[in-house]
Amino acid sequence: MFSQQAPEPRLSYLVGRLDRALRLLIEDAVRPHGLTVPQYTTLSVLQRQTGLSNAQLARRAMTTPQSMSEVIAALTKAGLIRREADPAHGRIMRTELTPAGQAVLAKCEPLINEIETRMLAELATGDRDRLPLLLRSCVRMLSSGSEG
Amino acid sequence: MFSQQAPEPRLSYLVGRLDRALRLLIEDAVRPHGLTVPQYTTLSVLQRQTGLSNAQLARRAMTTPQSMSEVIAALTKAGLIRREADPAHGRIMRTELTPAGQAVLAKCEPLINEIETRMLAELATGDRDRLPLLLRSCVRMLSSGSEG
DNA sequence: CGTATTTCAGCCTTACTGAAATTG
DNA sequence: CCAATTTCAGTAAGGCTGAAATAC
Repeated sequence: MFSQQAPEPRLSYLVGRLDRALRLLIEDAVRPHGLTVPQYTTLSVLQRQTGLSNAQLARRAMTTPQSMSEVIAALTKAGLIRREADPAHGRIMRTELTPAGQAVLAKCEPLINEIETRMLAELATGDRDRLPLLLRSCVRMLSSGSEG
Repeated sequence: MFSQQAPEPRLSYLVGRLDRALRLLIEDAVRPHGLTVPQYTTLSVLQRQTGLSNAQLARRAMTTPQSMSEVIAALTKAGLIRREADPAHGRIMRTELTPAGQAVLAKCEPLINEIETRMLAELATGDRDRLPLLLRSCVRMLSSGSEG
C-alpha cells in the first residue's frame, strides 16, 4: 500500500489542536460560573501562588501587561480577587484570591479535573506521570530568556 | 504544615503555555513570508493531505467553517491555494496548494523545524518519539465524537 | 538616569452567531 | 424533506501598540 497521504502532522499542530480542544471544554465548564478561560486560569494560578503582580501574571501567561490587566480588572470588579500595594515597592500591586474567588474556583476545579482525567484516560501510568515533565521541558526550551 | 505554595501547575495550563510559546515563535517566523499562523498551519495541513474542503479544514483546526473560510479566502487571494469543485459533489470545493504556495511553504518549513528541534532539545530520544503519541491520544480522548 | 510596573486611550484583528443558497 | 457545505452579513471579544505616571 503506497499513497503515503497524511504523513505525520507537525508537533506544533498537535499542540495547537490539543490546546484548542482543552480551551473549548474548559470554556463550557467555567462559563456557567461567570468566568472566561483566561479568568479561570488566572484564579487557578493565584491559588497555587498568591501575591503575584499583574506583570508577573502576564509573563506567566505569555501575554502583555495590558491584556492581563483587563483580566485583573474583571476579576476585581467581580470581587474574586483583591489587590494591595507591595510593602517593599509601592508601585507593585500584589494580587490574591478573596473568599468569593476561592469559592468559585472550588466549584470549577472538579470540572477541570474531570476534563484532564478524560484527556489522560488512554495513557499508561508511566506516560501520565511523564507528560507534565515533557511539557515543562518544551516550554523551558522555547522560553529561555523569559521569567518562569 | 499547610500552605503548600506553588504546587504543580495544571496540565491544561502547561499545554496552554506551550501552545502560546509556539504560536509566538511561529508567528515571527512566518510573518516575513506574508503568512499568519492559521494561514501557515492550513498550508502545512494541505501539503500533507491535499484536496480537503473548507469544512474538513475547519474541523481539523477545531474552529468554525466561517472562520476557516476567511483563511481560505486570504490564501486564495494570495495565490497560494486553488479550489475546484469536487467531481462527486458539486457543492464541495476541494482545496490544493499552488506552486507558489508550495514555494512559500518550502521557505517556512525549515524555520518551524528549527523551532521544534529547539523545543525537544532537552528530551531523551525515547521521550521525543513518544511525545507525539501522547499528544495524539490526548486529542483523541477529548474530541471523541468529531472527525479527525 | 534607567528600569520596571501600572494604567489610559485607541485601534484592529479574529472569531463567532445567524441566516440563506446549493447540493445530494 | 433532511443533512452537509459554502457564503453573506453583522456583531462581539481579545489582544495589541503607544504613551504617560509612579516608584526604586
